[in-house]
Amino acid sequence: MSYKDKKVITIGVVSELTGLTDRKIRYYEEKKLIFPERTAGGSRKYSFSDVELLMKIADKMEDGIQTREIRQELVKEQNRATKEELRKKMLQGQINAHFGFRKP
Amino acid sequence: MSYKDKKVITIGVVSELTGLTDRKIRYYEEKKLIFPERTAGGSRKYSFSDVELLMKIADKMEDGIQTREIRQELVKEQNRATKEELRKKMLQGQINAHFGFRKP
DNA sequence: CGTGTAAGGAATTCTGACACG
DNA sequence: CGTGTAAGGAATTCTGACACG
Repeated sequence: MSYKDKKVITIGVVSELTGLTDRKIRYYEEKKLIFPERTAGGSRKYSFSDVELLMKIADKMEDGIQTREIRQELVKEQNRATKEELRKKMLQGQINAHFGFRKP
Repeated sequence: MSYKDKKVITIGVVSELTGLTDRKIRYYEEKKLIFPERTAGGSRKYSFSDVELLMKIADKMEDGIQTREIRQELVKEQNRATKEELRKKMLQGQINAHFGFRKP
């Protein structure tokens, strides 16, 4: 996993980076749009990917789209990505079945 | 600037990532080995690059190298990098002087 | 529905200092 | 020199709730 996906940024910094209030950021979590991790003490930790996603969410909110709809879009995207990954794995499986493994 | 160099990680998370105590991390700053930014409220913010550097520092400390020496090494590295960059810029300047600029 | 806010508490971070070796 | 620690204070974050629209 790259730095982009490591959850290390606290909500205050995320707020600075995105321009969103803490309240909004927590609300979008409540609505299942974003999924931070937690420190031992319970503080939220976000990744740069999360920050990017929050900015996309902010754009859609400005367009008057409801969190419910945004959530559905995100789930669809996620499903597409998952399928894509599966396809790749199955293809690799075919390749391995036909050619087997070799020592370098 | 890439995500790797954005200063966004608070000291607690850096501590988790590096295994170093807060005390050590702050001490290495005092000794000019590391240069975090600050939030408006005064909390330190580090980048992933800083985290990597701290791990290198930790290794050298384990080898019994003093902060003074580590600092000198870091300054040398920095100088090397700066010179490298300068060379590139001057070369590009030569190229531009000889061939001029063109519209695509 | 989306967001601001005051409330009270807990976790986080900061600095300067003393201790030890 | 490098690091732990107790001290006191300030900044940060958390949750649940009330308010408004």
